[in-house]
Amino acid sequence: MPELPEVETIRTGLNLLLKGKRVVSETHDWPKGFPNAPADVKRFLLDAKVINVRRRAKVLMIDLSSGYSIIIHLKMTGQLVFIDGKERFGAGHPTDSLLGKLPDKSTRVVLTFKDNSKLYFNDQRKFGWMRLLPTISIEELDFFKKVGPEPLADNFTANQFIERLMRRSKSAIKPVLLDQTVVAGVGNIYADESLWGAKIHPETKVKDVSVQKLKKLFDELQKVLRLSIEKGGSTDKNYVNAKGEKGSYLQFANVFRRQGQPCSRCGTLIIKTRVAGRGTHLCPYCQKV
DNA sequence: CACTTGACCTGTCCGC
DNA sequence: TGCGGACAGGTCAAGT
Repeated sequence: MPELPEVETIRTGLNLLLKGKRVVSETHDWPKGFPNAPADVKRFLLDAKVINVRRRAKVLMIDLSSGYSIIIHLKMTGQLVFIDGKERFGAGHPTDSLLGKLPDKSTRVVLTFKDNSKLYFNDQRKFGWMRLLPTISIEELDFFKKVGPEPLADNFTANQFIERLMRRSKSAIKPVLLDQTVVAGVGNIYADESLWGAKIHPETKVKDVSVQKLKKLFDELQKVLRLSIEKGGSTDKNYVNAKGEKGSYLQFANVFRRQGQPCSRCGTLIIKTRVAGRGTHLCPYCQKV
């Protein structure tokens, strides 16, 4: 569920909360979720300082002073929640309300820092993972070699977007948007939202969409991603930011989880269907094949 | 080779 | 109320 805006929101939070902190211990209950050998953890994680937190596509990278990075994929239900060791934020503060509630049964990994603050990696469904890698070797991973451009990068243009989509011109457009090698960071929510914005049916073949509509799709995709980052992402079920707070983008969503409600443009009831194996929300009047 | 389906998991919700 | 099955949807691997 965490897509680009959610992972970016977590990145911003972690960068503020973790920078300069020194790791003193790491515990995990689940080998697959943190596959590094204990000797490597001791050598490259313990006693290392957090230098920076980065994001590429839906992947987070916590760069350490040891020359290694923790790379993290949250997949569907992963959370990274930071809890300060001593400071109390006051009643009503989300982090304060989490005190004493973590770890819980979804907690897979706990990092403890020198000031006794902790970072909890929770993942109900265990699809996510985190592992240590030399910082300079990250870009050599298959995923990073193949992943497409960042859709919000300054130098990413509508023409590049269209050219990349057209490489799969015979496919339905929604699975192409979801393909991380075409454009990075788009998942089910923002695919449905941007296709509604551009009035494109998700099953339309890319080659059958006019260039004008593809340009519109580029604009709409950037628009929904930016709005969602501004709103702290989308919380459907599990997603929270680094302080345990939910995101509010879904209040502004036009189709996602809005089946049975009137389309905000034309009043036709939004439907939910299945496209390329994914739950797909659309307006049957605005979005025709 | 391009595309589709299944696997990975667990919690929730629906129908009987 | 209990229980089986569908569903949630990111990514990789296997199958068509």
